Amino acid sequence: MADVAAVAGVSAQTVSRVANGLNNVEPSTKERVLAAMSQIGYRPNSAARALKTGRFNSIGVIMFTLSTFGNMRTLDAIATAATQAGYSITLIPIALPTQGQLLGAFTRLSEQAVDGVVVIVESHILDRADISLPTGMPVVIVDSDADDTYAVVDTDQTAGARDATRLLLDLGHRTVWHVSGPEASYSAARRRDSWLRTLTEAGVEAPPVLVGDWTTNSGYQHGLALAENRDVTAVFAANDQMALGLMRAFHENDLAVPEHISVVGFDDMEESSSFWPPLTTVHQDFSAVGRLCIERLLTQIDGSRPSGGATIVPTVLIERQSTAPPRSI
Amino acid sequence: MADVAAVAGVSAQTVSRVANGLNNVEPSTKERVLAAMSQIGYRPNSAARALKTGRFNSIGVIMFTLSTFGNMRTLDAIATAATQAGYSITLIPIALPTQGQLLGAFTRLSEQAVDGVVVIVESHILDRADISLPTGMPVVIVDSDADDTYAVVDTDQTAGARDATRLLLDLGHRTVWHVSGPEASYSAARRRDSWLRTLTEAGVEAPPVLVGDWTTNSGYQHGLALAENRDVTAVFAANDQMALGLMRAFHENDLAVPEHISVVGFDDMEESSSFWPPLTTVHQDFSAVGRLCIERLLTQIDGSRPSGGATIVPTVLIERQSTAPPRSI
DNA sequence: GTGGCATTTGTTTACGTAAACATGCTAGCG
DNA sequence: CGCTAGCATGTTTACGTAAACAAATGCCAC
Repeated sequence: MADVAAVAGVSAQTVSRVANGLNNVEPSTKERVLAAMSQIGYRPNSAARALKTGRFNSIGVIMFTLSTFGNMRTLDAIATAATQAGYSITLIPIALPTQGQLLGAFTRLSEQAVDGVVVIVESHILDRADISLPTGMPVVIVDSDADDTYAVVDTDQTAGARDATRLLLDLGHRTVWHVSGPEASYSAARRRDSWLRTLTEAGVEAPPVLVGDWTTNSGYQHGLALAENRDVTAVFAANDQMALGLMRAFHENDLAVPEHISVVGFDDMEESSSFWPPLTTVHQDFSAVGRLCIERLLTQIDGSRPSGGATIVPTVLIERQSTAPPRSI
Repeated sequence: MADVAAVAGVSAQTVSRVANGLNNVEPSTKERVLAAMSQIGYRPNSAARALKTGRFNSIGVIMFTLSTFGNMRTLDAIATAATQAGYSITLIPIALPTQGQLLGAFTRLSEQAVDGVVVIVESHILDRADISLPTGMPVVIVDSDADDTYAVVDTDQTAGARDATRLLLDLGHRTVWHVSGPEASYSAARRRDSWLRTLTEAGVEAPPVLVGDWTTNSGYQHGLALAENRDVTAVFAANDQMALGLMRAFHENDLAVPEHISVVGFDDMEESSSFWPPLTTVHQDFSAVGRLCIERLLTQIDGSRPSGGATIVPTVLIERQSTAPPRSI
């Protein structure tokens, strides 16, 4: 910067003003400074700037894994929204969703240069109060318990699961089976609870929950078991990948979808419309989730208001060809 | 830091030494400093540290989009490897793969605090020489032309596509159709070229290339066209998602896979084994790609050697149930 | 014409850290 | 016993920037 100032024949402060587009600088001076900048190849040093201003223009994202469809889409949306707002994204992956790992991630993040944090860790470990997030660090949590302490952004899991279950009941199915996500996941729990409540409210007895782990393979395994049971006519899977696994198991056992068994998923991944048959599923608006995360985080960063409470993003039921009335009707 | 020093009754420099675990510090002094640190809740300021040392312990990743399977997996692997090496990841998404956008990303990145950059932009735009990466900034490029100027890490697209094509020829198919990725993509071009060469070397006439865009829908569209042509018995899709689209189109036209038509994909996404039928595909080792990216980048950062040239990661052909000899045999 | 105000530019300072250098102390050796 | 080597610790300084304050210039109103 000093070199630029020397070349342009001005003070370093004036260079700073030009670099930040601030204050009133004589147009002719500005031009001289800009010329000197490009001549020298000046690049502002973000470390020095951050040191001086205390702002990093960066947002940390803590994720358990990138390998699930939803997390990836959410991250994509967050990254896009953050970039538009002039922030960059610092990614902190944690290998295992354990308390210690998460704590380590927070520590690392607090040493990293971030103005705020988005946590995408679908797990109960956030419960424990002993997570010592650096005081005053703005946080938004995706897919967690609606703890009013933190700002939470999430899809309307409850409505989505209810819509899916109702659709199958309305088609005339006697009951609806459910392949859930893993025990530790909040969203899995909410989808399961909503499915259960919907059945109960309809006066239908709920079959036992089949617990999966989001993978196609876990869906496949449960599908093989369900295929044995000729009473099963409708299954609601907690995500599209498990729904895919279910359908594979049914195909292998010569059970036609939807003629013999109806299947509904959750997520609406891009591929779902090309499954065989195209999957009826609950569409999640991940872009909106990501956008809202950044929005709420920036509110906290700018205003330094804690701003707890949940923001809920609605879902849309997408009917394709994996659902039909039961055969006996 | 000054507060910690005051509480511990030592100088700031000693605190710094303890914080970095450097030099020889009297154990008793060290203990006092550590106690003071935790009492005050001291967190090192990364901006100041970066300003002083010129190192940020952060790696930038420039991606066109997160929404393709391969990019996501690569990013995941990069993030994991970087974290293990004590680096964090700064994500710079670009909305469109245009020259200007990429240039903007580089500029932003050069202002951001990164020690090196991984570029995952599968496009010819990297060709142009006018990309002004800050001089001396270590770079690794994934999936690009093997330009010796930069370090390149990539999957062995050529071998993968050759294996896939050969498998179908060896099964007795007269020829193999190909649904490629978009024109602008390097990996798409390499898979297509390798497919073409394999056919030519086998003395087989190549049908026209069907150009897709990686999406299931583009595969579906081409599949509808192919279904009209009863001569088609084998198709090699440049990724699994397009293979899925193909199979959907064939199903809808009552063409059985693999009895009427064999299909091979590329990527081996997690879902591919649960497609109907389970997809024969070329497995890519994304974890290895990510790991090698970080490895090569760190070599450059530490040794400041330019280190051009390509590192190739082998592929594995996974035979599942979407391939069989043609019906007429 | 002169006082006051706005506008532009310059000067000083501090952000938190670590390298370089300086100091003081202890132990070992002749 | 004195000298030196080596180690623990302290002092000074600089990294590049922007805020706060200061100064210079020009303009307007009375």
